[in-house]
Amino acid sequence: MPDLATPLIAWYAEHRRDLPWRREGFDAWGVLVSEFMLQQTPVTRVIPHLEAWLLRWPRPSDLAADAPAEAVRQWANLGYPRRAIWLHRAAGEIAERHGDVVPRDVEALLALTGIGDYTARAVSVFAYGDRHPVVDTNTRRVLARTVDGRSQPGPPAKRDLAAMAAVLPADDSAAAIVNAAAMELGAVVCTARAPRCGACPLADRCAWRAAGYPDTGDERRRQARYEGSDRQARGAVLRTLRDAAPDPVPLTAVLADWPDGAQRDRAIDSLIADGLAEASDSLLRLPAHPETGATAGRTGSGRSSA
DNA sequence: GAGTCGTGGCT
DNA sequence: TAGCCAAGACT
Repeated sequence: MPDLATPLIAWYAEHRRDLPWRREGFDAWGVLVSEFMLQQTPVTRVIPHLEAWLLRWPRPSDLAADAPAEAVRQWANLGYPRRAIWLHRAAGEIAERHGDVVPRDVEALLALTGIGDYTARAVSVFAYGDRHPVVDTNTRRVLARTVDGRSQPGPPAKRDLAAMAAVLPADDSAAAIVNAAAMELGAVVCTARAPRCGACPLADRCAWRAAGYPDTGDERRRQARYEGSDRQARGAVLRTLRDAAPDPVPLTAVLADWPDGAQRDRAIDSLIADGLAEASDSLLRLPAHPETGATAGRTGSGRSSA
């Protein structure tokens, strides 16, 4: 295994982008919110939404005190709106279980709603400086090319964490920088399409380059077509509710001209099931009340922090 | 573990 | 232009 850490650290020192969550004093709550927003959403779209969100809700308890409907409205068009519900839920869990302080331990973070292997480690490493492998899609691509000599990574797997752990230096702060640098390199140089190998600090030790840039295929799942999908219908329903809020919308008026009535009804039902909408008295609206009891947290997943 | 889940920019 | 792609997580 070639040394990737040393050239990554040197490259990152010179080329890192100036992003809000890398500013001095950006707190753990800000990092957590940024990571929620960055799940599958490009950096350039996240930045303005992140700043508005943190101005409105500077602490987890501020968000938890508001209705989930307000989180969905503030989320606007960032996409995957279940993240807004999950972030609202996580804020309540942090306020109640952790004294309004974002937890530092990976296990405690994993127990929060909407936080998985990536986000838990990203918060622990980037907000608190602890030493863990942080593996996102960018890092998986960098490792696939430099270490495995492949053009694209395979589907996400647990072994990705071990692969990145093998790259990290022993020092905590240096390890955090290497984690960030691998992600950054994948985001701006070692990109999915048209990588800029001429600007890559790892080119002289890259297995994919040494092999002549072979096309090794792409085992990743392809996204389903969006046009005409249930997802599109859900997006249209939720846009209607956001635009009307705080007023509710008569059920008969929701996507009244949608070409597929059964699909429209599926969309409404699934939004209600996800906690993104509520129906009563033939009206549909954004969720006014936080969930309670069994839906408020994770149980039986085997990942609780107890 | 495979399916599902938004939105918009880029090529 | 139609598809690709984007700091994933949940069921």
